[in-house]
Amino acid sequence: MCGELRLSDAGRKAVLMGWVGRRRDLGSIIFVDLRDRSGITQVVFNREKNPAVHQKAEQLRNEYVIAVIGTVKQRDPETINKNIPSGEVELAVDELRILNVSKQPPFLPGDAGLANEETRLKYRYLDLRREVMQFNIEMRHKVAKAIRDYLSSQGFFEIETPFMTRSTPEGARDYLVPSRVQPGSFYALPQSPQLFKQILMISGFDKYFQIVRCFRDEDLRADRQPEFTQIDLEMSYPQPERVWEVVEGFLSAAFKAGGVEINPPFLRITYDQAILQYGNDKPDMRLPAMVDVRAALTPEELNELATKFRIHKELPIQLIRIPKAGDISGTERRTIGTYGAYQHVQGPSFVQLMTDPKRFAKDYPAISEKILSFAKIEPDDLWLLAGAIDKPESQAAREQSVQHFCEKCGFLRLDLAQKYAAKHGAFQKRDFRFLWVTDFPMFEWDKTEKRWNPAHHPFTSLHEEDMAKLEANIDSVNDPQSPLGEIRALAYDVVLNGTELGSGSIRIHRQDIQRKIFQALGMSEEEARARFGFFLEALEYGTPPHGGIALGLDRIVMILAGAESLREVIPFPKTARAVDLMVDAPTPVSAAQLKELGIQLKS
RNA sequence: GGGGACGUAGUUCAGUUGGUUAGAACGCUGCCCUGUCACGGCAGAGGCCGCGGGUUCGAGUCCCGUCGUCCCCGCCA
Repeated sequence: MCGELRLSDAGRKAVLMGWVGRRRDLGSIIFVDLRDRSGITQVVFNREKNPAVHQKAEQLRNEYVIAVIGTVKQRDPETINKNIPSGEVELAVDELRILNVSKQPPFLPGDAGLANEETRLKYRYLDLRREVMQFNIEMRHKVAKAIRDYLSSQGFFEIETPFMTRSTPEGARDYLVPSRVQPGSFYALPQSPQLFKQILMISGFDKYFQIVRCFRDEDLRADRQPEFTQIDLEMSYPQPERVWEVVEGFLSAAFKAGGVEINPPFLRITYDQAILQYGNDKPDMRLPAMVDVRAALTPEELNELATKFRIHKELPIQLIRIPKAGDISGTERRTIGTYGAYQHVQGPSFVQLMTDPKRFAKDYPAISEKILSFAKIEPDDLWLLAGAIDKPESQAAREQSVQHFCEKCGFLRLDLAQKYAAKHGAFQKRDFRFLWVTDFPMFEWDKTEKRWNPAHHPFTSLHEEDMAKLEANIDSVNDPQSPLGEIRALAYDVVLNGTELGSGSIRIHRQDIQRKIFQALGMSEEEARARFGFFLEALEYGTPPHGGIALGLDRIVMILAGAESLREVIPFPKTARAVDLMVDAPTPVSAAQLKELGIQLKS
């Protein structure tokens, strides 16, 4: 292929086929960079040696597809191109065939600058000819293959599950597919194969995996597409640790395929720790944790601060540290608190920032010194303190606000880290910090619907020790103060550099417990039967304990490829408004099609 | 649903306080060139300034609306 000729091939005849990249016409001699997915080789048309072929070569233009036959020649030492792997040789062409011509493309695959994304997506086939995209798509293939090979070697079967199915228990909106044969009824595209993989456990395929497309009709982000690919797996009889081990194994294989060695086991922290130390359930471990500085202070000092700044002593006083941010101007120091943090976490602002560290150090030299040594602050670090504004609240509301407050601090930590990224240099793309976040809460409070909802999905097991709490509060689905919020699930996330790669849990395999969960969620027997009847019935026929996880393949490849968006690693992605600009989808359909489906549109 | 950025030649961009003929680079076309590799030189073509309205003697520039792309919040376990 075009990128593969080397010095050792010199003297051999070769046939190359590919696209015309750059063309350098010097009159009697024409150089063409011939390109395919393997790279480029310089081919030479020489009027003196072959006038007919040279004349034909004058017609060549960008992106023409050609075949050339010729002799591989060693280049003279002074004409070697060190920038390309095939640079020591070139092909002296004896025969040229123009296999196809090309219109002038809106942009060239070899262009130094990038066309805007709208153009790239419309002409995706041209965009995909670019070296980076070829690299990313190849990387994706290698990663997927490594994962398949690894899981196969561990005894997992890859088993397919339906795309046309019914609504699954995840919380996102479904994509619906109308049925012609059953007018008025709809399939749902799976948000994940959750129930099918659990059924497979019940069926005795005790190690399952699938690299599978999932569909969620929610708003897009740089790291969210409406259809995305999951590495979905499930196994029978596992402790969470066993699932983690499998994931660490296939991620090692995947990253190795991407040229990166990683070292399991990954760090593990609980959800509560993550919130306290990072204000985030998917912390980026390349940045330092926040430090609750209360432990460094005497009660008197704590009182002094609490009074002076009107902050809670019972809530953390978080020190946020941005390493090496160095000296910043007074204006900058004073305006730090106005960054995005306030829009991130809804609700009344109750974060009191001691935003001007210099001033703080001046006003409270003793306290400041204690705190700085306690949090191991270096001289050129930027730091600031944040406390929760003291407002009279009930104890329960205060509990809630620990999380709320820490999340707000966490956003501020990230905003600042982003702002000073150039200074601290912590966001190294090749610095891979994996992390397990464990013991997620079982339920979370839904403010809109004023009820507790499953934080993961309703088939997630809970910690055995928390069973009593469940039973004691089984009828409190509408009570925001209910201890339901304290129940921990056997649910875990795997996180890499601030991105959630995947999420999983040990499932409920006992019907009695499943019934309690539905009850706690305020779901009647009939309701549960209507939604998940087939599954509940299956649970009754000897269900083994089981659990699993699903990881986003696109996100893994994105991070490995150093890309900023999923669109760089998905061949045919959609825009932020879920449109495919190349094929122009979605589109209206004909009246006849709608009629056949028994669907009428509101005008 | 909300906030922000952007939209000018095929492409990437510049365009001052509103001022008469809208520029550059790359790409494209033609000619010249035997060692280029981001080849070079000369000449040339190429514009619904996203779209619609308004203000004004005059709008790429100001205002309103609209469409599109991107980022974020909400949302997405």
